[in-house]
Amino acid sequence: MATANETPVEARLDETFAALANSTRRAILARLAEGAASVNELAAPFELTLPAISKHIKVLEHAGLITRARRAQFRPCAIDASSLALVAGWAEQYRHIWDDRFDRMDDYVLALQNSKHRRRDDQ
Amino acid sequence: MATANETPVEARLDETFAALANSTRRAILARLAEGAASVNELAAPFELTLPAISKHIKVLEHAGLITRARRAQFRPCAIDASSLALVAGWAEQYRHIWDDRFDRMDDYVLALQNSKHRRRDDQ
DNA sequence: AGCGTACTTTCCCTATTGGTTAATTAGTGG
DNA sequence: CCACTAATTAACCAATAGGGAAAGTACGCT
Repeated sequence: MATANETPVEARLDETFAALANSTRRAILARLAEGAASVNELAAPFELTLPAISKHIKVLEHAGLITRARRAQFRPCAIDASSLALVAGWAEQYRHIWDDRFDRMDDYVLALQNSKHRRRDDQ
Repeated sequence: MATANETPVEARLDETFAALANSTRRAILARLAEGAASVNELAAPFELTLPAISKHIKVLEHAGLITRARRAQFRPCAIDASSLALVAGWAEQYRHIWDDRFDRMDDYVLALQNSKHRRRDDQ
């Protein structure tokens, strides 16, 4: 929920983090990272109804994470990384906190990518 | 809302992003990046009541963003960067999208030079 | 004009979130 | 035991989020 009296940047972070706090929406983003897609294409992998996907897309769009075009009766979506860059930049603020204890963040990128056997030797 | 049938990593990202989608909680994190603090210390800058802050702290703790100790009647909070590293790592997955202008050129040049460019997404 | 495809909007429902006040637990020190 | 401080829990409320079903809109085609 957008807390009262926020700066524009804080409000944007609210929206962006909220949009990312849902695995369906993150999966849609991951799909769009491969290239633009129509709503039906985006909906295909999910068991949700089309209106549900449509709403997720609206949330992503409003958070600035995707952009939309009109081509015939299609409304193709494309990823817009500027809000993702905002998130990455926000998290980078705290890098020194985990850099003190952990080697490289690349380990976490790898842990994310093959999350099936996550090995975290520290902690 | 935690979508059904999520992997543990997805569920953790849900919780972490949701916890970060609130400027009060991000401000608490920023304060804790300066050092550990009690609940009352954390509550001081806000106009919210103590129970409200207490709930925010519980959300942060459950998301793994902070840890808590017991010292006398105080329950000091400390930042825990591992979930922040998870967020940073997640966002880094998409770095090539906002770096694309340069990355595409890099990849193209590298591909020309030794026909074996770095594989960044071979999942 | 009429039909089909591709969405979106509206209405409805339930669950969660963020906030409050009031009551309660926990620990410290007379 | 009593009082004080620190913090949580309980009960409640309004607003939001996520989902479905059904109806509506937009566009291309014949």
